[in-house]
Amino acid sequence: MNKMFKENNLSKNQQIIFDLINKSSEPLKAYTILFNVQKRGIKAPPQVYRALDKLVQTGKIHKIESKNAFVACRNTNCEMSKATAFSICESCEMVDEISDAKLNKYLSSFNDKKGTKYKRFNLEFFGLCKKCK
Amino acid sequence: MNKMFKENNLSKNQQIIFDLINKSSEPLKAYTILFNVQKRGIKAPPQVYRALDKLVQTGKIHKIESKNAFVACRNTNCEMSKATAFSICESCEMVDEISDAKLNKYLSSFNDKKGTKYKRFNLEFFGLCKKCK
DNA sequence: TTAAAATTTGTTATAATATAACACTATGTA
DNA sequence: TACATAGTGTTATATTATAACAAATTTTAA
Repeated sequence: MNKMFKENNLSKNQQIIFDLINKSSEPLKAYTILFNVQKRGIKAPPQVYRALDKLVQTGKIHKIESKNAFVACRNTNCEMSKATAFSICESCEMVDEISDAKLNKYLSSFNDKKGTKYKRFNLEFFGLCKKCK
Repeated sequence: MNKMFKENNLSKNQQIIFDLINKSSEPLKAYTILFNVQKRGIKAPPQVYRALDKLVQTGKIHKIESKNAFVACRNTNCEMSKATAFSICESCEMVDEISDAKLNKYLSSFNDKKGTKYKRFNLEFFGLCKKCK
């Protein structure tokens, strides 16, 4: 394929898996993904995990650590996931990515008492979403 | 045992496992814990996970979600883990609990754009600790 | 104090999540 | 071209976590 017209840099498996996550309204787990892409030729866990790793690295998706599940990035096309924040409903399991410039700025410039600056953070808020409240 | 003189409310297995985590300088994983307490009679994973669950619920320990590992709470004896923040070294894997009143207040009162308030959060910062820098 | 309720324990089996290792193919770059 | 880098396919296995059930212990409160 001519490089000039390449619209993105995802490989075949990465694209299949990204599409699935991107059209999902909820976080997807690795083995749910595997089950759903088997018809497209992806047969084994390492294929899924490798694509997930790459997509996380490049900021296309994020891992919700408390759920071992993955969501598509809804922010400005982050090139890297250096600053992530999520709203997680404890009842229906819904997850929303929070993009709040002030919060982001506050945390990105946070120094702990030892003066350490960090290069990355992940924040997960838990509560009840509107529907469940 | 006379209730009046009970110093805490941990059961036998909970105490064994808390002691191990509490004296550790690094986060411990469930199966590392299991291995280390087998000499004390705890033989199977469910015994470990049940104690861990209870200790997390009561705020005696915290789970580092990005590492599937557990650390003792170093804050004011939190009764519940509603607001947790950690500093994680990406090189040596060291984890420190951050207790910063301002940060805590800022996040505890955070409202997202939909006006949702949360009842709990967990924040993990990643970088290099002093030693590794 | 005693019976019911709630919690904790012990146990076996198994589910769910994730990676190692190796051979091979495709793509990008000099 | 030919070399390096990234991606694929595959089998096997490691790691993390829970289900389910029976029994013992502790707490509660009548």
